[in-house]
Amino acid sequence: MLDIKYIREHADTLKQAITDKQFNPAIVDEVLRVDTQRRELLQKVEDLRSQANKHADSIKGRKPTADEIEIGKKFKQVLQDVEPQLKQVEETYKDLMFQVPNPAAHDVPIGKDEKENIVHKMWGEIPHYSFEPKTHDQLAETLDLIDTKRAVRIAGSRAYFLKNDLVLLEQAVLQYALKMMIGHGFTPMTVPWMVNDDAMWGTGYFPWGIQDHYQTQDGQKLIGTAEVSLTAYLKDETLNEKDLPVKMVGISPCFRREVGSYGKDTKGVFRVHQFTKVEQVVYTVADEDLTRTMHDKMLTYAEDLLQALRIPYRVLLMCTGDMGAGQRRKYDVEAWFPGQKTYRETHSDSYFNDFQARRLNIRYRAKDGTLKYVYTLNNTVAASPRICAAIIENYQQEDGSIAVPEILRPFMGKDRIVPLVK
RNA sequence: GGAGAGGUCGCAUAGCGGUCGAGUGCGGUAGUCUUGAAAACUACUAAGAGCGCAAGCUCUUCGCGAGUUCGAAUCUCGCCCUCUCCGCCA
Repeated sequence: MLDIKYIREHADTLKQAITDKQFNPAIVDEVLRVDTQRRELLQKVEDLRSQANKHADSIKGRKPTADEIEIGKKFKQVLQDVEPQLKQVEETYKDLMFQVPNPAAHDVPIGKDEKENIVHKMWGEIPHYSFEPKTHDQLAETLDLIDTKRAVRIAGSRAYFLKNDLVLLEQAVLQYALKMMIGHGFTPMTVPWMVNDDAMWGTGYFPWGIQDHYQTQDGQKLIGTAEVSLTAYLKDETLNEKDLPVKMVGISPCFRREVGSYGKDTKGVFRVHQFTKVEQVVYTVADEDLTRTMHDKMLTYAEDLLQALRIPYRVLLMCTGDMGAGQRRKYDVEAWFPGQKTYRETHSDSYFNDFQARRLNIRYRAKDGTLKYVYTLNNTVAASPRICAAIIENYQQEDGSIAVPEILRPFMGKDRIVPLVK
């Protein structure tokens, strides 16, 4: 959510920014129209209430006369007519305010879609193989690491079982990621996997992403990322400036309907409805320079993981057309998948300024005594099984086995995944 | 799921139809005193919104919503949440 004052004063720039993000800028005029309407009505109602209050106060401590009761009833009647109007306008207003996207930061490239993202950084050498590298699903098939055929039969599309050493590998990589972030001063958290609508609207997943979320018969939504629970963690609270930054690392299952991706990535476990993710979420003070420093810092944590795994990757700076409604700026990290011979997204690092904090009402008392909204950020550390797919493809050997990345060996207790001997 | 109790200002409490946006204690901030600190004392100590250049004025908020009343933190109803006991259960 944006500050209404900002919208009033920067309507034209905002409309352009929304257009750049490939959202409909008409929302701005709609908001302003309803805002005017709302203020007119509010003025009217407040004036009436003021008069009614004064009248009631003048009766205080004695029996009202029949006339006075009549006058009081008149006020009530008029208010009963106007107040519902105001209430309705205010609801519409709030509804519209929640639909206004956040403009991208000044240095985000303007572009229509993913084709116009910019390569921000490359790391690692793309390895040459003396054999034709396989995809993770082919490797998993031979080594009996993944069973999607049976999973789909019992759980529908994009379901999977992980098996054998891949289960250990997944645990190892999640464990490593979690410990790494704890080492950086992040508070480890497990989180609610089902949340109420407020958390979804508050983080900005709603209204835009309603279709991509599952819900229970009680109306709770299944989180698509721990970002939701963690960002909403201090909803309606006021912190002190000295408490910032708040750094949290969550681990949770993530659920996504993947409605817009029918037929995409159907092989293996690259794109699934249910996965596990270690996620970093940070609140900082309300200073865009500081939040950007943190944004870059959080990117390095994601890079650290891939570097520790020795997986080549590139970092993209996303263009305006490929960002979420609330994001100010976003990096995607894409790991190299030798079997697919391409880079694929494994991490996504964004900052929001106060867009989420306004929706969630998370503020802090600044040193100068004023109240400000915190700025929020989040980034992936490790999302599995996708990261496992990257490991499998990068560590495949000519004989069909998979080497275990050195840093994961202590967690797995072995250095190679080989075919099971029957 | 059944029975009971309760949700008030950062925390703890008072409040039982107008004098309550709300008392008291703790906490916090500033000051007096002190070499400094502690103690004591004094003052201040919510947020959101609208109008206004400003000073300021006004409105809203005592879990949420509806109702009764000239007037609701206080009465009524519904919902949500918390606690205790019972049942069920990893």
